[in-house]
Amino acid sequence: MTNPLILNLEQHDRLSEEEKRVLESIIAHTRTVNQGEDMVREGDRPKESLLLLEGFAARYKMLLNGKRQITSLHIMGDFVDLHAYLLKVMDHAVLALTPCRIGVVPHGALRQITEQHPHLSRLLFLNIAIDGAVHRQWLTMAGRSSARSRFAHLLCELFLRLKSVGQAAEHHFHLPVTQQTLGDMLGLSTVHVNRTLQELRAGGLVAWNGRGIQLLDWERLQQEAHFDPAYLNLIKEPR
Amino acid sequence: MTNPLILNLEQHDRLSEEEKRVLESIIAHTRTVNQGEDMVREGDRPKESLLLLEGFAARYKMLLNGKRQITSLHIMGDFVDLHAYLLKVMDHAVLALTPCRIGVVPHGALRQITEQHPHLSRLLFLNIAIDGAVHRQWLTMAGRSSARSRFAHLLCELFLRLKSVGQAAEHHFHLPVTQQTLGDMLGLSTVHVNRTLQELRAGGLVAWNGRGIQLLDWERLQQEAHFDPAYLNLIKEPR
DNA sequence: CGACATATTGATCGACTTCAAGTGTAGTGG
DNA sequence: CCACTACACTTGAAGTCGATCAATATGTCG
Repeated sequence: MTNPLILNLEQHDRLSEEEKRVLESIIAHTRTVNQGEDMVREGDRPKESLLLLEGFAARYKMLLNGKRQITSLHIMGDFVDLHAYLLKVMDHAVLALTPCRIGVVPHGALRQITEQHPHLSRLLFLNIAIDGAVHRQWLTMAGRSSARSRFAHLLCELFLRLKSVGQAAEHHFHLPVTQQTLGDMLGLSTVHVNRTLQELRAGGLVAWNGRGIQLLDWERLQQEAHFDPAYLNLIKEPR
Repeated sequence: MTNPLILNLEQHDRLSEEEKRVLESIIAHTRTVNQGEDMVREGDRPKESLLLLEGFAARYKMLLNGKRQITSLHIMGDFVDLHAYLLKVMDHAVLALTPCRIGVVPHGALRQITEQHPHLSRLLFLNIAIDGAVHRQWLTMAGRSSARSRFAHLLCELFLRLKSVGQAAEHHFHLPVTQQTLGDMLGLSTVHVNRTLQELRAGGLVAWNGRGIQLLDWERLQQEAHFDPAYLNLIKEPR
């Protein structure tokens, strides 16, 4: 199977054959991580970055009050901790939401890219920049919108991202997470996640069975969410 | 005056003399921006990035419901839209909170750095990565903590950042913004900002006169905020 | 002074939390 | 095949934090 990082980067710009060859070579080895297990912990100083080959992962921060906030959700083809190459110390942990297969990329390989392949290097750092754009969107939703619209927004974003890597069918995708976990993404209590979900269901917007989500009315869901996909940068252009 | 970007980058790693020379040369010209004016708008495709030489700036997003969320606050030495070099299209606007002096850095100069100065290039992208870390912290506070503690956290962060560029006295700094603006940073209504501020004052934690903030009890303020400065990456190490 | 923005205060409302109990449903071991 | 357990989901009731609405102060700047 080809490296899904190629798939990821090609969403944003074209890659030369040589660049693809480089990307094929950077995964030193692969590993699996069990559901519920941390693949990186806060405070770690990783010597390698992890590329998600299969499964869902979440980055999260714990507060001293015991609460957890998931700051991003990752899918096939995402680097979950590329930024650690620059930041050196993890400011958060990364959790496997489902069983995951990951590719291990030594920081040495990344360094070599930054030394020898400027264009590829920009594309990698673009990933970090997009991460930031997604964070800003989440922050905006968290600070200034209702639970309903935030929830709807999460579903819109996730659907487009999954679709872009061929992991979503026509308005339907797999999302095997608990409502508890959704709460930690949205900054809501489990109870309120449940109630909000019921509102969305009652409105004929989505169907959910705990594993998969069906977006029943994509247009209205986007309206509900005030969703504008621009921030995902799913546009191919020279960078 | 030396380019404050040097000051900024030197917080995270050492710079060679040549690198400093390069940084001195990248500002094509400077400009001033009036208080309350946007220096970049959402949807723009900037051909240059702006380095804040003086003043406070905020990046913000507007929602369709008319609400505004400020996603980050910028001070002397910060690139306010470095990521635009990679993202191409602005996903948010940047506002001058005070009169600002800015240095204009053509994207051509940035490109040259990525082609010819790998180490410097990493340090620039580190800035984007730190930006992300700050976003994550804000998101976590927005999703999972009280107004009090969020407010306290903002003050802690701001104080350390200002101190690191020599813009804060001993537990005192200048912050000429309205409570309205603070609300847009914290995701709170103006009224509640006011009340929360009064709580902090009553608790003997801060004093504020609308222009400057005095942190009266740094220890307790950090506790209130659950503040841990690690995410700011104010540590010099090879990157 | 007059005008306008900003800060403050009071009263009410509502979204979301918390606590607590009840209802699946899948897995385990007898 | 059926009890037993565990975990997720669901529902109800009560409480709280912060929003909203509406005045009233307090600047501050021409």
